[in-house]
This record gives sequence, structure tokens and C-alpha cells, in this order.
Amino acid sequence: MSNGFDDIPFFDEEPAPRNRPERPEQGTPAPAPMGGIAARAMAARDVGRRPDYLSGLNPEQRDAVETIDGPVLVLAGAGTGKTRVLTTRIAHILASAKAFPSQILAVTFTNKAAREMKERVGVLVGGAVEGMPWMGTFHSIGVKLLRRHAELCGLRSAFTILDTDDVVRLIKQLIQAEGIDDKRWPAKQFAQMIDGWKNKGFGPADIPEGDARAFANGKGRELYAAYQARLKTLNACDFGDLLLHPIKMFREHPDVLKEYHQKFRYILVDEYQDTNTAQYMWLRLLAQRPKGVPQNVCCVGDDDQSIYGWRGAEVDNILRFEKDFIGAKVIKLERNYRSTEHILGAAAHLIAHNEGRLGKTLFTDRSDPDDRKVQVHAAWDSEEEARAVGEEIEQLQRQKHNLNDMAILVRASFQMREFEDRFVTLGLNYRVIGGPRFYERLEIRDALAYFRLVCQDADDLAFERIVNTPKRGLGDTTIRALHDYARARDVPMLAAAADMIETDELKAKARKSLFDVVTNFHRWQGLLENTPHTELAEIILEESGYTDMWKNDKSAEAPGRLENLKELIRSMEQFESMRGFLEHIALVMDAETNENLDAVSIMTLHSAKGLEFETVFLPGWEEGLFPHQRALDEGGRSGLEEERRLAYVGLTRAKRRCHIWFVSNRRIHGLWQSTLPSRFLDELPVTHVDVAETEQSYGGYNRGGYGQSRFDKQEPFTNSYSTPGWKRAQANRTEATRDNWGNRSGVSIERIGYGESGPKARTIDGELVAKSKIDEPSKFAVGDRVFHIKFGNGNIVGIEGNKLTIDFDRAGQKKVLDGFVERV
DNA sequence: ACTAAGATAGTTTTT
DNA sequence: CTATCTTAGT
Repeated sequence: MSNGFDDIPFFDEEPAPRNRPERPEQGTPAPAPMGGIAARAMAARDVGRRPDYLSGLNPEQRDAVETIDGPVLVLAGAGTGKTRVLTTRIAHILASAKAFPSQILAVTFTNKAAREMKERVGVLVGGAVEGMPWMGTFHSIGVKLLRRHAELCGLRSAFTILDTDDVVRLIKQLIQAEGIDDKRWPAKQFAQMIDGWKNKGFGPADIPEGDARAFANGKGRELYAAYQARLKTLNACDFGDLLLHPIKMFREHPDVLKEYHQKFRYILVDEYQDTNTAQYMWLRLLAQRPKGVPQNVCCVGDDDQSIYGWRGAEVDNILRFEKDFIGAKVIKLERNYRSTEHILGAAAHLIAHNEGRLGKTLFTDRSDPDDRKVQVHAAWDSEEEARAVGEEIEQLQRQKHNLNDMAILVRASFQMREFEDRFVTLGLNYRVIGGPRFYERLEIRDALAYFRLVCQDADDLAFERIVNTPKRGLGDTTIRALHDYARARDVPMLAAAADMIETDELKAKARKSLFDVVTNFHRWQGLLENTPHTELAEIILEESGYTDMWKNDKSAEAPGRLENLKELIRSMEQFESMRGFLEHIALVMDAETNENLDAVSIMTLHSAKGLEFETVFLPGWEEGLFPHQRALDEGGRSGLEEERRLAYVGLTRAKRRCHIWFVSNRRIHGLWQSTLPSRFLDELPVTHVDVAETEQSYGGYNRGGYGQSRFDKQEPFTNSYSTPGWKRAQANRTEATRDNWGNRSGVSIERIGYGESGPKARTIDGELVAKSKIDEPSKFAVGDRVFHIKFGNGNIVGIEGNKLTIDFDRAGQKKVLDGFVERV
């Protein structure tokens, strides 16, 4: 290691902010306290040993930690210690004294990831982590930049951050104001379009002509511009602006950008595969350096876990890292510390079906004869699926496994319900992750609207939300009048209200009500500076009559809502001011879960990313659901590949046990649909996957199709296959388990090298856990009259291997497996 | 201004 | 089927 003490910074070049925020930034100028690890690290160096925090890292991890100068891309597979590398790297930078804590920019996507990073860095470096104000999400760092330089972006520092709900309401107003039919052109859809544009870094002038024409008969661009103008008058931002405004500012004010170049000596990015174009642009701007100056950027990501393409994430960002950052070092982390070799083998084999990946192969030293293969189960319908999963969980529970160590990961949230229902009847504790959130509840949003308006009187959306809540007799007519007046004079609605109560414009009753509202707000605004914010919050909710409204409400949920309001006030205590609290709310919309309760987690595959469980259940592996039909329709091959990555994410969440389920019948949109097993099942390797025998063999209908070959106990599993693929698998099996990958997973996948021109030919062997029997002649013929247990009688109109297309008398045309029908 | 019946749509989600 | 939103009627 070179002597890093040559360029120890003697002072922290804290830029003199152009617009000082009211609240000084905490802790920035404090020099790095060299306590704890850092001190020990240096002591260790003296005796020629590695610092403590480096021990226990494998060579690749250590490389990723120690290569702190110059661009580094860490390709970190699932469970390879990505967060550890990131946090240790920060500790290492600090220990090397190459930067002050305040000179490190560390970006994550989610608040959760940011929290975890902070926690773990704290363990390594102690209090120094408190001096790292530039560790956070893209958006929270964006807000920080924007509050400092608000004027350069046409805003005032106290600007409001609007959530999606506010945005949609605002756009709806604009659409209606333009005289456009808001039913034909839904505001929600346009909000999504704007979001998409912003993800790509497009302002109204930059959007493609085709996009502009696609909405409201060519008014797309106009509306987008009107929206931005409106945000400006509201002194508000949407989430996209939190990135776009800083980008624009950096481009227009190179001097400001330069300050940050000097400031951020080291930049780290987590989950790089999830960055969208705007985030990428933002990063490029901050990371760029004059020729010869190293760009100390370290991005950590996994192209195989890129599952947010639909939300604007560009996997390309990770693929082109080397081009963008010349001289970049690419380090692959492939040693997995999480899962058994069976789980890893199954996941690796599945993901190998994707093209256009950088190509990593996870491996583990872990090999335990007790490790069970991944289990594939079949069920008749989703009800049976839930029942069987419940039984499996109860059995594990009897074996003293914690429910906290188990998770059910579904593709779509409607799948959750069946499990919830089942667990309620079983009395099994469960927790749903990612459901409706605390801050999205009606009463919370109402209360927040009051607070927002007190803090920022230009917040018309907040005004409109609560002006007649509780009921004050201020209906549509009054609001429209206020709205028109405000727009005509270009003043906020609260100010408009203050004006209008002086006139005879309104009816006496409305005028009186409005007068009360306005004087209340003026009084509360006066209290803002000198009253403790929790106290002020209580005053507002009391005096506005909002709490009374719920006290007088006799409905069942009213007491709960009052409880939530109390909870809201309680949670405010942790913040120093009402503004600080509101900012937190806008950015951190998540509520904490009760960790004390032992409960099974139910969540979507998307929200499971980054988590791990001893036992994972993956229900619903059926064509149309997973891969989802819409992903296929709209995303084509790349859509399918993203679905496959999602499957990969699901499998790699499991540490020891993994159960996959598919059903033959699922109720979609109220009616029963016959479903086919997911193609992903076909893509699993036999060496690591078992088809589980179910006592109830397919809900009691043990015949034909998947049922016949896989659940018929008379015939041993290994004999029931006769397809070429299976034979190939058989032949390869011995070889595959004792392959030349040493102690790596037994899957025989050729390694795909990074930096070569695309993936090489792969040999994907040993598949066929659930291969469709396309080669076998069907025992049915077109025109046959058949009976199906769920759909009744029908005629066969098409045959494709073991998949029959049947025109049912009652249920219409459906595709079903031949095992489920009988000739009549 | 509020309630009740009708229409409609229905992946994934963070900030 | 069902949750949510809209509209029509009181």
C-alpha cells in the first residue's frame, strides 16, 4: 500500500454555500476522529500487519476495498458480501486518511439501504460516521443540494416535495384547465409519462416529438411545460426534480460544480444496476475530473439483479462503466456466503438462460449432505397452494424454526391475499411487507397538509386538501372561486382567501368559515418559529377541529385514526423542526415493522431484493403470472429476461431451503383460469432440484401430464422421463456433479468472461425438471370430446405437445395440460 | 353535500 | 371477483 499520508487534507474545503439553509449542516467540518478502527488500523500498519477490518475478507473483496484510487466497478453477485465491501471500503478510505468523512459521497437507492450502510459504517469507524452528511439516497442528497442552491434552480429553500398523489391531483387540474377530457387522458398516465421523461433526464424541451404527440392530441409537451411552471409557482418539486434541478444547475454553473468536485474525493454507489439515466448523468457530472486526476468512483452492482427496468433503470449503465470511466478496474465477487450449493446451482443455471449479461458464476465452499435440493411442488389451485405452504410452515415451526426466518415471495400482490386468508385461519403470524403505508393513510395525509401549509404558504395542494376538512361549508363553488382568483393574480390560494374575505365575492357563510381558516393559519405561522413543533402540531390539529372531527365520527376506524395521529405527533419528536420532519416524511415514506413479533414475511419478489431468509417459498410459477404476461407483451425478450432475473433474485434469497410452487388453476379477475407451469421451471437443473411428492398428489387428481410423470409413485422419478433432454441430463449428471469447477456448484455452465464480445456459447445441461413433453405424440386428437374437472365438457381444437387447446362449452377456449382432461 | 349504486380495471415500486 | 373511482340522485 502506498503511503497515503502524502496528501492528507489539512482542512475540509467546505464550499461557502450560496444560499445558506436555515439549518446549518451538521458536523461537516469536524476532522475525522481517528478513534477505534482507524487508530488500530494505523497501529497495525506499523507492525506490518493488515488492519483488523481487512481480515476475514476474501482476496476479491479485499481488492475491492483497497483499490480506492481510480474508477472501480464491483460486480457483486447475490450474497457475496456487497454491503460489507462498501462499508469496509469507506472505513478504509477514512483509515488511510485520504479524505474527511464529509468528503465521501455514498449513494444508495432506498432509505433502508442508506440506514444499513450508516449503521455498518458506524460499527467500523465509530462516531466518524456522524460526520458523513453525504451518505444517503440519490433523492435525499438531491434535496440537500437543492436546499442549498434553491435560488439557482428558481425555487426558494423552503420548497415542498410533492408525492405522487399530489402530482396526480395537480396534473388533473392542469388537464382540466386545458379543456382536455381527463377521462380519455388520465392524469395518472400523464404523471407516469412525466416520471419516465424525468428518469431519462428530459425537460419539456427535450422530450421526443413522438412522445409529445402521444398524449392529449399533441399537447404533451405543452402540458409538461405547464406542469413545471405550476410547480415553480407552488415552490414545489416532484421526485424527479430532486435529480434534474441539480443536474441543470451543475451544467449551468460550472463554478458550483467545481466546489463539489473539490469536496467529493471519493464517490461510492450502491445497486448501480438500478440507476436510471438521470441518476447516471448526475453521477457523471459529480465524478468527472480533469485529465490526469483519478476519478475515485466505485460502483457496486449486479446486472443479474436488475429488476427495475420498467421504472427507468438502465442496466446499460453497468455494462458501459468501463467505457465511461477510462482505466476502470472491474472486480467480480462470486463467492457466495449465503446459500447452499443446491440453491446456488439452481439459480445459476436459471440465470444462464439470459443473454447480455456480464457473466458471473456464484460458487460456495459450503457443502452439507443434509442440504436439501430446491423443491418444486405442484398444486391443483391457488387455495391448495396456500394450504400446502401453510402446512410446510407449521411443520418447520414444530421443528423449532423461527417464523422470522421464512418468507413467501410472490410475483404480484394479489397473490398475497390467499396466503393471508389461510394464515388467519391457521392462526399463523405473518407480516405483509410493502402494503399500504403509514404516511399514505387519509388522516396522516390530512394532518401533513395542515403542517405543510403552515410551513409553506404557497402549497396550494395542501390548501385544497384541507380547506374543507373538517367540513366548513366550503364546497366546490368557493374553492373554484378561490382558485380562479389565485391563478388570475398569481398568488397562493391562502393569500387569495385572505383577499377574498375582504370582498363581497362570497356568501356570508363561506366568508365567515374562510375567515376562520385564514386567521388560524396566520396565527399558526406566527407560532412556527418559537413554539416546539410537536406542541404546534397538537395545537393545529385541535384548533382546526380536525381531531374533533374524528372524535365525533362513530365509524369503526375512527379510534384507529386518532391513534395514528397521536403516533404521528410522537414520531415528530425525533426531529428538530417541523420542516425537518416534513422533509423526512416526503423522502422516507416507510414505516418500521415490528421486529419483535415472530412472523412469516409475505412480500413481492421486488421488495425482497437485498433480504435473505433461511426458508423461502416461491409460489405462482406459472406462465402468464411468472413470467408475467404483461412483461412479455410489453417487454419482449428483454422483458422475459427481467422476469428471469426476478426469479433469480427470488431463489438467491434462500439460505437453506427453497420451495417453488405452481398451480394448475388460478382465479384471475374473478374467473378460474387454467394455467401452465412456468418456463422457468423448465430451466432449472435436475442436479439441484427435486420434484416434491405431495400426499394429496395434485389435489386428488393424480393423473396425466405433470401429475403422471412426476407424482406417480409407482414409477420411480428417474424413469418417468423419456425426452431427449432428460436423457441428456441423465448422461451429464455424473459429469456435472464432479465437474472441473473444483468445489464450485455442480452446474455445468461455461463461464462467460467479462469484457469479451458478448456471451459465448453456453452449454446448459441437466434441465428438465418440468420439461414440457413436446416430443411425445399426444394421446388426444383434434376434435376429441373431453371432460375437464373445472371447465366441464369441450372439444379439442388444437394440440401442442401435452398442451391442449380446448373449446369448452361453458368456459370458452382455454389451454390446458392433457393430464387434466378425459375423453368422454 | 353526502350517500349509494354503477362503471372500470386489474404487475412489479422508490423516492 | 373486488377495490376504487365516478356519477347520479336525494
